[in-house]
Amino acid sequence: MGFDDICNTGLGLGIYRQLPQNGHIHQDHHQHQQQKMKKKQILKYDHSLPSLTLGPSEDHAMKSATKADDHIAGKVYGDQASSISALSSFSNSSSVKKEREAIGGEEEDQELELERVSNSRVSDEDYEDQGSPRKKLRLNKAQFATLEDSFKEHSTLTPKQKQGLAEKLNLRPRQVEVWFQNRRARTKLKQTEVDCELLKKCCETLTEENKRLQKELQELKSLKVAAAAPLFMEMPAGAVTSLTMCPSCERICSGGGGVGSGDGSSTVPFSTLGPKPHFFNPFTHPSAASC
DNA sequence: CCGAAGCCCACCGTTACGTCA
DNA sequence: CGTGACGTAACGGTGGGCTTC
Repeated sequence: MGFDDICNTGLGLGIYRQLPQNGHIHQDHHQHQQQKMKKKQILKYDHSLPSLTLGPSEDHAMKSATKADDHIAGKVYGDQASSISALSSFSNSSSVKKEREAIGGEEEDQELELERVSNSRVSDEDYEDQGSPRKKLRLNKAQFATLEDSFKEHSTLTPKQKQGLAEKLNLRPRQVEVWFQNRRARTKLKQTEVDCELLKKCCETLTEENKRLQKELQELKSLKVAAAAPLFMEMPAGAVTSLTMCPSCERICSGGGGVGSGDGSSTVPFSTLGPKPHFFNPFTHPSAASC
């Protein structure tokens, strides 16, 4: 495997892509977001209510388009998804602990256990009346397989596909949506790890290459000194020692003001040093970026 | 045509539940 | 039996695209 084989990976890590998203909000956007926030505060007012109330779920409040879909939650569920899946999304997560404490764990646990054992179907209202905690759905194998297959076909869903899958799997569309979101995140994470490994290898290779070139340079320097020795006395001062290295970028430059001289004409071409271009990894040589 | 407002969706980071060693 | 680690469902916040007015 050659140098280029490893390093010419065309990698594009998401790390950099994230920066503008999180780090830079220009004025227009800020204003826009403030407006959006106002809107969301209005739309989500029910979320700030204690979940003991009969306020609508997030889905009901946020997405009128899927309003009908979410009523599936009240429908019959199959298998282990059953009642548990109907619970999710109906409680404010920040208030869950308080609620659990307030309810009294033992009694609640008994109730939940009963529900699990009997595999009974509970409507949204039932859980809201209890101030239900955030419960977690465990997908059964069939559901998982279907979702996986669907994900292989397309990593994002159209509303129609979402609805279709939800009906097929006896899940709420919101749950299908969340599963795809998390699945995409997992895929991305895996890919990032793979990219990271590749970059590590690339970095190692570059380090090796760098060492090799440094060594080669030293040899060339000593060769040059040896060859120039007989002529040394006849040459102008400074000509022999003119081959220097830029301390910041480590490029080879000729002496007479080559570095920063602007025209670059005094820079020794890399091709004279070896078959490969002289390339420094900015990860291991941050200063090289300044050149 | 332009801008504001509203809606929808994807992504991100985080939280919390369920399981297992 | 208690506990910490881990996987992951669910959540809230944010930004961008699109449509409507």
